[in-house]
Amino acid sequence: MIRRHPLAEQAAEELLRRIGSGEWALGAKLPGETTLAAQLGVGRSTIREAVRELAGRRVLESRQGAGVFVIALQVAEDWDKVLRKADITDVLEGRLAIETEGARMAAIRRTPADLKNFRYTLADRQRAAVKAPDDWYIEADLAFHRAVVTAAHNAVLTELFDTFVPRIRRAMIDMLKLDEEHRHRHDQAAHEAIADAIRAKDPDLAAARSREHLSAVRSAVN
Amino acid sequence: MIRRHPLAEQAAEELLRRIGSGEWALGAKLPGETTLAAQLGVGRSTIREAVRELAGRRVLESRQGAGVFVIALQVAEDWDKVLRKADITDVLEGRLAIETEGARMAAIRRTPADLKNFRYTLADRQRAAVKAPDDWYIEADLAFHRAVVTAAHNAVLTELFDTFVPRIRRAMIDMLKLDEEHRHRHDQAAHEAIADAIRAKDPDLAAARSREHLSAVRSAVN
DNA sequence: GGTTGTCAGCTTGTCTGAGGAGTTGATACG
DNA sequence: CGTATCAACTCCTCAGACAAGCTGACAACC
Repeated sequence: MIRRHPLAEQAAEELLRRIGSGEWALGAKLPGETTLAAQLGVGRSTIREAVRELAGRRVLESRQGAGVFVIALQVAEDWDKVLRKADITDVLEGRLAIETEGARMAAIRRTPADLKNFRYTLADRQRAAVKAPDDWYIEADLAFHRAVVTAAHNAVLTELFDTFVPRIRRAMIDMLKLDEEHRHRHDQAAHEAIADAIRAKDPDLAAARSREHLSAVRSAVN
Repeated sequence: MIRRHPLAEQAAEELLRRIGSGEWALGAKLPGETTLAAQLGVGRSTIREAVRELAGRRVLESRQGAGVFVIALQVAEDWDKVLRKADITDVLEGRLAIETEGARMAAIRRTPADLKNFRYTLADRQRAAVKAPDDWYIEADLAFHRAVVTAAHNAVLTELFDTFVPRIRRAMIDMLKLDEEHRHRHDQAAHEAIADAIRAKDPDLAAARSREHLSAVRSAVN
């Protein structure tokens, strides 16, 4: 028998398939380990490892003495994977949505500490734009954008931004490789404008500036 | 010894702790099963189950004959958990960001099929608003909002919306329980206005209408 | 009747020993 | 120097044994 995956993983896939097919509903109890082992033609410890794997993925839950139960009908979406597979333009539009709303809320809720953070990250970005290697420049750019979102004081927006960062970073690396001139076009002034609008407590302007800048970024990819 | 969690789970937590502490870097190879078992004072199968659980969580990867390797330094953010724990106002602001941008793009990219979908879901929502039980009404409302985001034809925005849905649904259930009058205030006209703006291919108006409506929803929670 | 206590039979949890299968690096050879 | 072989190491799977926990049935009691 040729195997690309270990038996335990195959068994986990099979269990997942059966759950998806509706054989076991949400909250249902699976047959006992010995029964399952016999059904799938594998040993009991193999079934245990399969169940343990799905428990790690929050699909099954086993309670000693009681049995194994279905606690979710599908695997929670892995956002890293979703973003890796998605079109970069779709990703950038998602980023635009997050940051534009972030800039708007930042203009309302920003604190003195947030403004200080703007000054610091903008100055850093300015320096990196002229002489630092690509990865420094990228990190400095991302740091400013993160400062904006952080100033919105919304944990969900911040978490969303952080989820997008790895994918955006990779896209920026690719862009800089392909286009040496990009750093010059990627204007410092646009970033200053966003920070100014937030400083001035003008939500609509902040959102507009953010939208302008990020639309330009998205367009630059094409 | 009193145990609330099985040994295998405790072992998994311990491995996770050691990875987090930097004992094993990204890509590093863990000691063999027998060594780990001796270190943690448990049996080999217990270690195997712990490793299998972390493999399910995409933190470890075991390759037969080679060893067990660290493939991620931390557990990928579980968005269900993040949203469950977050303030509902933060969640609704995230939703606002997604849907407002969704409405804007929908006004640009909507197809005849999308418009048909609007008509259908709006009519359904109208019916549910007057006589259907709470959960039908909630599903009808969500169906329209999803139709808007879908019309943006952006896979990332759609996936984001779907991630938020369970948390929003629960919040709506709670609101309807607390406030019987809410369904009347939750105006059908606002939804029609969003659909009209998208139909008219007016991105700014669609975004504005969406923002108005969702701001009202967010305010209603307070 | 209704409540409580007991227990048998089920379940998962853990350990051990054995052998199979794949990987890796050292070593001998051409 | 390049290649082939192989031994040692790794994970993979199975089987059997016993511990620990849950559940429902049934008897005892109030």
